[in-house]
Amino acid sequence: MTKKAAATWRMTDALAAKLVSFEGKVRTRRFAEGEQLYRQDEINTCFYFIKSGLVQVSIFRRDGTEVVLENMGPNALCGEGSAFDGLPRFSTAVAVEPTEALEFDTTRIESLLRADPELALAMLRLTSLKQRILALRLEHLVSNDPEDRILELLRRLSQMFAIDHERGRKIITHLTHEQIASMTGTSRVTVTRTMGRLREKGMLFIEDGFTILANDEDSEEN
Amino acid sequence: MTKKAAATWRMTDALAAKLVSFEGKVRTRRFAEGEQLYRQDEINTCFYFIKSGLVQVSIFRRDGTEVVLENMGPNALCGEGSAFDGLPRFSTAVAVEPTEALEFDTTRIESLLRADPELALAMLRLTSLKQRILALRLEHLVSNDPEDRILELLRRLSQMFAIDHERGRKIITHLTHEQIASMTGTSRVTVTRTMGRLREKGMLFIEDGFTILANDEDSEEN
DNA sequence: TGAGCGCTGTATCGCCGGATACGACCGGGT
DNA sequence: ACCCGGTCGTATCCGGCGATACAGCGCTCA
Repeated sequence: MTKKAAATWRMTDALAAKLVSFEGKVRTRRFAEGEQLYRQDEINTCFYFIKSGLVQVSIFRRDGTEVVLENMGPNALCGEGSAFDGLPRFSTAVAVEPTEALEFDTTRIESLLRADPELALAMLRLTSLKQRILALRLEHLVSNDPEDRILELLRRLSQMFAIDHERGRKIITHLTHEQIASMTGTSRVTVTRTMGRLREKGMLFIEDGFTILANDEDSEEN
Repeated sequence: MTKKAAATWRMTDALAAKLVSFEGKVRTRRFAEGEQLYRQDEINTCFYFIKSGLVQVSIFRRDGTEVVLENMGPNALCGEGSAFDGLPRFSTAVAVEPTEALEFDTTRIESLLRADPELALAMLRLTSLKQRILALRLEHLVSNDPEDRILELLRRLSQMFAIDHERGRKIITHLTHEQIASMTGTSRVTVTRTMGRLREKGMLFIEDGFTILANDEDSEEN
C-alpha cells in the first residue's frame, strides 16, 4: 500500500495529441482519491487516457505482496491491455490523486478506428512503447543484482522525468525507498544499502531530497 | 546460446486468421537456420508473422548473458514493438529452424489499416496479449523465489502447449533445464533442484522426458 | 561396440539479500 | 513543547542461490 507518489510514466506529447483530440467524443470521468479505475480479475472493455491526476497500476500477487507496475500521470494510457484481449484484468488501477480521464470502450472503438485510421496507428505506437518498457524491466529483473534492478528504474525516470543538472540528471519524481523496493522486487533495506553504495561510487547524488543520477560517461546505455 | 527448442508462444487461430489473410499482399520471406530476422539496437520498421519454423527472441544483456524472451512458433508475431515506435530494437530474433514468415512494414501499413480496420483491431488484440504475458512474467520475476519463477513458465506452457493427461497436463514443449534457467533468470542447478522439489511435492511428474504439471486443485503452493 | 557429448542429478562452499530490530531525523498536528 | 507517524540509516543473523565440480545416463556417430 504505497502512498502518494509522482508519476513514473508518460508519453511524448505528439503521441498524446491524437488521444486528446477525442475529448468530447468519449466519456470524461473523474475519479476521487482512492477510487479504482478497474480491478484485477474483473473483465471489462474500457481503457483510460489520463488527463490529470495520478493513477497507480499494480499487481497483487497471490502471496499478498503488491508489485507496482507504474504510476501513470497525465498523458498516460492505462488499461488498454485487458480491454482489448477480453481476458480478466491482470492489474488494478487506483487513483492516488483526484484524476480526470477519458474513457474509451473497445466495443465502440471499432467505429472510431474506421473513421480515423490515425487512431489505430497512435494506439499501436503507444502499446509498442509499453511493450518496450516491460521488456526492459524484464531484462533487468532476471538479474538478481539489486544494483542492476534499481539502476534500470532510475535510468528510466531520468529519461522521462529529469532535468539537466551540473552533475547529471535531476530526477523530479520522488519515490521513497519503500516504493522503489516494490517496483524492483527488492527489500526496503536493500534499496537503502544499494543506493548508499551507488553514492559512494559517485554514480548518484542526493540534493534537497531529489536524486541526481550521474550521466554514465562510461557507457552507452539506451 | 541455447539450442533448438520448441515454441513457447503462440496465438489463437482466430486471431491469426486476420494476419494470414495478408499472404500474397505482403512479402514472404524465408530464413535459414541461424539467420537473424532482426538484431538488437538496429532500427527498422519491419515485423513478422511466422508461418512455419521457430524463432528465438532474446535480449543480450550488457554483461553478456542472454535472456530468452520467447520461442516464437507458427502463428506468432514478432518484432512489432520496435517496428512501431521507431526506436532501436530491444531484442534479437534468430531463426532456430528454417522459417517462413510474412514481412509487414509499418511505413506501408497505414494504407493497409485504412483499407481494413479489422487489421488494426487484430493487431491491438495481439499486442495486448503480449503485454499481458510480459506483465505476468514480470509479476513472477520480482519474486526471488525460483519455484515461483519456474512455475509461472510451466503454467504458461501448460496453458498453451499441453494436452490433458490423467495426472495433469502434459507439456509438449520440451525445454532443457538450461533453457528454463535462461528464461527464468536462475541457474541451471537451481532449476534442477527446484523441479526436484516440485516432483517430491507431487506438483510435477516426468514421463518419457515430458513434463506433466499437476492441476492445481491442491491450490496451496510454495 | 565404444568414444564423446549433452543433459540431469548432487555435493560443497562462499556470498549476499531478506527478515528483523532499533535508532536518528523530519515534519505535522494537538 | 511534546508526541507520533513516516522515512532513512545500520547492525545482526540466517537461509538459500550461484559457482564450481563431478558422477551417472542416454544419445549419436564413427
